[in-house]
Amino acid sequence: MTTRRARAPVTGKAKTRVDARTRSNGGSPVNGRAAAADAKSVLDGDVAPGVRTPAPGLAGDRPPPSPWRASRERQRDREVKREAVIRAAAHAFNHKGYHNTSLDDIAAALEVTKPTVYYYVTNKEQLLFECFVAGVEQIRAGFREARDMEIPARERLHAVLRHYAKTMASEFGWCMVRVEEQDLSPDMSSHIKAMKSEIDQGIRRLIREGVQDGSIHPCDPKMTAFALAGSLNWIAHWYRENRSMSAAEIADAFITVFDNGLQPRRSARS
Amino acid sequence: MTTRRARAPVTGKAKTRVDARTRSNGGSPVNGRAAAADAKSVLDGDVAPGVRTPAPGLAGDRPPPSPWRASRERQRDREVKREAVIRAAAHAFNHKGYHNTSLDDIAAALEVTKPTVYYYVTNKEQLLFECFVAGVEQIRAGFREARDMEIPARERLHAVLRHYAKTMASEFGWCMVRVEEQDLSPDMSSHIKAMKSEIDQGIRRLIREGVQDGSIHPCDPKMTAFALAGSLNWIAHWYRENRSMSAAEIADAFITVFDNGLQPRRSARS
DNA sequence: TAGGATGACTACTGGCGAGTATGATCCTAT
DNA sequence: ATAGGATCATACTCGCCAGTAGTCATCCTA
Repeated sequence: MTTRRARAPVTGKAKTRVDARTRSNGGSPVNGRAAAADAKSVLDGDVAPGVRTPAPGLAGDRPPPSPWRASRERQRDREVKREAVIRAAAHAFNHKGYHNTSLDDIAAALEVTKPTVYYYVTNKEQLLFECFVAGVEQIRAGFREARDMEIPARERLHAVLRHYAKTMASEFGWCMVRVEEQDLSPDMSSHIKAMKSEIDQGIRRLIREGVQDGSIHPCDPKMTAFALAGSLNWIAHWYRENRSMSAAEIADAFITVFDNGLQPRRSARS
Repeated sequence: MTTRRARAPVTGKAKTRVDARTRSNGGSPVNGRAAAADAKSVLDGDVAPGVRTPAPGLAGDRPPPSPWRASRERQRDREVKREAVIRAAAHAFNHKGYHNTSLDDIAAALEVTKPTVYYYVTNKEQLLFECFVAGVEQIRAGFREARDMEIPARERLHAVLRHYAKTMASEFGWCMVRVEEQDLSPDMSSHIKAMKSEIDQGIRRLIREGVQDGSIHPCDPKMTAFALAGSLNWIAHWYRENRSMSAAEIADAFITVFDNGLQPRRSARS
């Protein structure tokens, strides 16, 4: 054990999120809602109450005159460190599995001790939850981006799927597909379910739109969405072992498969 | 840094104190590692000590007449009970997750006690392994069945996928997709990897054949297999929650999606 | 009918790991 | 320069659970 304080490297970008300090436990492990209402859910799905909506994403808003201006800097540092903890957790879960990762492991990876981790996070469960949220956020960004494109729905769907694939190939993706609700409290579990559903509904909607605008072959949106999402989710399972392709390449390959279908086509195209 | 395994009784550091204890019991018939050596592995790899080599698969023969003089009836009973243990384990894993299932749980479900379970199985890890094998066996059966059909490769593929989907909707399917190698000893892990690869290769081969015989649109067999398998594997994740369709219906729906593809077709068919 | 094989139970150990009590140290404001 | 909060460490508690020891009960075979 090094007694010397090497101080964790805390890499990463600052999100400058003012975080209501809800350190004291005693209630739902999920922190109280903050500035979620204005950002509003991008997709049509409604977000479960009580969820602190994560980083506001691309909408760069300045959280203005904090009455707590005193420790503005400090606050920012804290958030940076908190994210470092989450990332470290994601990495560890990814490599050793959730249950085989102890909080001591995560702490060690950050060169701190367990209580330090607990200072930024209420419990292990929440770590997993935050990893999930981080992944969802990336996927949401994909939906947002695609929404404004003026192209046929099938191509918007492609854009979403590319984002989706990239997330699945990331460490957060692994967390997303491996969460088992049995490991989470009912609260967390239902929140996660809601987010999953939100994504699912988003995909279905794009499919429906595609069928309507004629860019997608008539099909059952539900089952088609299941098939697409399943393929992509599964990336998280094998990508660790086999990184011979980039996430983008995988996405394109899958899209080609999805688009063409197995059945031979008269008019073969790229 | 030592990779921690779940609750492995063997700690990284040599204690050398209790080593003598673990041996020299009354020679349990199950974990006698001496017996494993001569029985020799049926598969090509060397089998971990104590691992009962699973059903030999495509060769399709039952475990041969044991030269044990003991009553055959008894032997059969034992096998029946052993399978009951495995099924109970699969059920419990399925509902509570591997790590959240204790062997006491499994024992309780069978209305026996933990040592009884250990009488049929060497450890928890092996239980998971056996569940996996059970699933693989079902899928192998699908391949066998399809192999003899005299139809285009794409339709043989359909047959395989239907079996596959059915397995994934079963309790064993869940075990198959949720095994994390970190939970298994290296031996087990590599066996499982081999079986996964076997299935993957089987699907790729069917795809290649389909491309050759013209029943499948030209494509990259590898990525196509990934996409197909991913969709089906994912069934195991959501089927518990949503049993509104039978496995066969799901399979057919997926096959329709895969066959047609997203892109509109001139000649729309069923 | 003895004696071994088989099957099962009670009652443990041993260690891991989540989470905490307590207090030292540093930072910032007054 | 000092109070009070922020940050982090040492050193625990405590429950769970895989796996074992030792012991009976029963059945089959010689």
